[in-house]
Amino acid sequence: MSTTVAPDPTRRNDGVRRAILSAAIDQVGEVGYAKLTIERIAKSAGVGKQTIYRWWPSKGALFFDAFLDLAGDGEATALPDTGDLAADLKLVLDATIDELNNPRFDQAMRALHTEIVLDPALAAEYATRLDNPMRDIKKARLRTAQEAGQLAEDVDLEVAVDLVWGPILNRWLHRTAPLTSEYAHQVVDTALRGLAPRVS
Amino acid sequence: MSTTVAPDPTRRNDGVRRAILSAAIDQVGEVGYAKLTIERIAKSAGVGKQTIYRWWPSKGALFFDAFLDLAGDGEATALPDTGDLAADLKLVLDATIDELNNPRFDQAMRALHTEIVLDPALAAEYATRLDNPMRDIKKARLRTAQEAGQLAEDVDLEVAVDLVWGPILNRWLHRTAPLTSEYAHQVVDTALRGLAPRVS
Amino acid sequence: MSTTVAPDPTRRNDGVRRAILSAAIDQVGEVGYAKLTIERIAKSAGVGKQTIYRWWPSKGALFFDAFLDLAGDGEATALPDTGDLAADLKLVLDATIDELNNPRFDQAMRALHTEIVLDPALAAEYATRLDNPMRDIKKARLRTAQEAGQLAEDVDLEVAVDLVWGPILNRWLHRTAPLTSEYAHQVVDTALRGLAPRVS
Amino acid sequence: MSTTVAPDPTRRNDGVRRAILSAAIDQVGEVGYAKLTIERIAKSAGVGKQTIYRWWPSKGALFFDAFLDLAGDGEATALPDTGDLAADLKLVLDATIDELNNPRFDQAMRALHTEIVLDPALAAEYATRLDNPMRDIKKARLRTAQEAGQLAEDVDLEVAVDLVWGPILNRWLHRTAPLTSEYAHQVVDTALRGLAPRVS
DNA sequence: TCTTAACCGAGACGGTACGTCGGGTCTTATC
DNA sequence: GATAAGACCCGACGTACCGTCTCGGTTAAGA
Repeated sequence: MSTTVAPDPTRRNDGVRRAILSAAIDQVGEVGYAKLTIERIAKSAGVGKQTIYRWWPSKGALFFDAFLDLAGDGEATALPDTGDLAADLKLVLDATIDELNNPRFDQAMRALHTEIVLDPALAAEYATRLDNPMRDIKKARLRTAQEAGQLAEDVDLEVAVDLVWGPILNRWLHRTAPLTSEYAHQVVDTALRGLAPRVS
Repeated sequence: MSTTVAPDPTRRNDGVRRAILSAAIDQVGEVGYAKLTIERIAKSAGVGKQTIYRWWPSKGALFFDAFLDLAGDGEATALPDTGDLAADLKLVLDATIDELNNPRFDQAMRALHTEIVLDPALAAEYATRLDNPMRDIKKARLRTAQEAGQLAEDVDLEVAVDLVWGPILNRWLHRTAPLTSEYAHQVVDTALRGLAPRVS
Repeated sequence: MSTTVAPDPTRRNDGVRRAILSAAIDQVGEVGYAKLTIERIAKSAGVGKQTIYRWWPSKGALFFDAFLDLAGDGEATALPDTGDLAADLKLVLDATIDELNNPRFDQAMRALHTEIVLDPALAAEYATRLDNPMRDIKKARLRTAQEAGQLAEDVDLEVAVDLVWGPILNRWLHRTAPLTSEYAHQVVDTALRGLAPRVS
Repeated sequence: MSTTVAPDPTRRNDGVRRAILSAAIDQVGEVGYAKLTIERIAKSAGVGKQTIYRWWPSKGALFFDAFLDLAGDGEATALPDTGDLAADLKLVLDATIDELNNPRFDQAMRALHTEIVLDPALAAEYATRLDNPMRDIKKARLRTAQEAGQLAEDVDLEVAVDLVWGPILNRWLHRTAPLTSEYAHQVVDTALRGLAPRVS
């Protein structure tokens, strides 16, 4: 018999919720994820600690929500389609790179990845709510290209997506080298063309 | 000008050092990186906390050293070269996948990535001591292939490495899907051949 | 101007406060003042360390409060007055000696003296809250005696108090010799009569 | 079977011993007894910690020796004797008060008392080496006075000593009020004359 | 309209871990 | 073999946050 009852979502004060989420993002930008504490978020949001614990089970979960809020929870619906696959991919990657190079977004995104890498449950939710929808959109664009004969028929779209976006994400995560538009374009061209020489 | 003086490394007890490093790896495997504390490492290694703080500035730095110790700090010298690039790459990736699917190594590797993603200084050291040497080895193998006409002459080896290893690392980090040998082979084949259809 | 704000005393849990004070006295009796630590008091009281640090700035201040609590913070109001000064003083000193020979009280009292001897601020508070009230009570009894012609008119009561109680306290503090009723009676008789011979 | 052997006192380096003792007194004056540490004494004396632990079992014991060294270990042999007991006592007490009002000596003396009050073993040694010799000297002077008819024949000299010196020591320890020459003289006069009125 | 139940700010509380200080022991190199 | 230096294990320090818990106050149903 538990005395703790799930809070009634209908009574939730949405202004408070938004204040907490945005405070979380703000504070990550200011002190980084390692020094981000519930107490700091509460103080920055002008909120009692208990209000946070009432609605979120952990810092990771709260931050995850905050990130979804920031990222706009699946607002994009389709990738551009001009008929030129390479150009479209480069356009999309350039936009992604801009985002990743925005310090506020960069910090938040890194924090999210930290949580995801260590917590399989969060990783699953991340996949469901953000990654899979995005993958579907990407695959949709590739499928169109495939149908238009711009992609080999036997290419696995899952692998194709990884081939294009994987290198970008990795370079950003590991800071192997500056993440530039040139690099992205090279990745697209190389992926499309393949590493092996043309037979001629 | 700092008042804290670096301890004299010649007086360091190496048995103690090794006990700490291996305790760090052990405990990450047992409780995960989030619950890994200096106090726990100290107790598990049968060592005073101060002894840890004397030689490492942070949990991250200690764990980094522990990982280097585990990974053997650049012991590999070259990738296999049977003349068949695709087969050689698949062989190497299979070994990598085995390693990543080993729970002890998996946990340690994830912990390392967590630290690296958030700490640029550690990322730089990681690049210098582990990633760059490995990249050099990979590029060496690809260069041989290129000279043998198995790789297009105008392919940037840096990009080529990313194209092959990036997808593997990402799938592992994000647990997008199980990391299997089949997937790795697909990645190799697709990267070599390219996404675009052969002109014939 | 300090950034640390004093906690709100109205929110204080008095049960916790009493548990801490009595744990402090208990533990001094068990291990002595030198080995008395905040951590030990906290554990013995079933309390977090922070709760102690929230309300007391130091071990000395805490112990001082604990002693006040034990000593009853000025509960006595007057010395007995049977008209026979010597007898009354002997009665009072006998009671004091009993108290000082009670191990529990002895330990606590010694600890208090240790702090007072080294810390002028605590000494001042001790004077205000315990010593001065007691001196006033003692002086009141002596004044009555003086008015009744049992004390020389020109005797300074401050000095008179010191002459009677000083030797007792010193013998106890320094363990010069066992603190007995006989000694106390001798002190009273000698102080009243004086060292010099009667002129006859 | 113990591997630790008592050090050979004949090999002791006396310069080192004196450096340690004087460093102890110096540091008590600088930071007080509570913050006096073995490490601080060692550093201040330019000595290894082990050298201190080799010769003294505890901070208290070391400090005790240091104090003996400072106080001159029973150098005085007799109190002045001009034939006028009151005047002689006042002279001696004035000198004592000067000493107690000397900050360097005050700090050291307070530290010593702290140790003595809590540690019976040290109290016993203090009695044997410092207090009893001094008491003997005091009693010798009083005995002379007694033989000269300046002290009542039935006065216990032990009590007499306490009556004169007890109040002084207490006022100093507790800082009840400033320790002045006037006070000391009052004590002497009152002790000699007694509190009770002359019968006429 | 008036309870009344929940949210909310605030922050005390029992804990765990932090990073530091010093205790006392032991080892190494020097004299 | 005594010494200076300092690494080592250990225990306590005083602080920061954790997650839980009351405490008033306010706010929005429902009787």
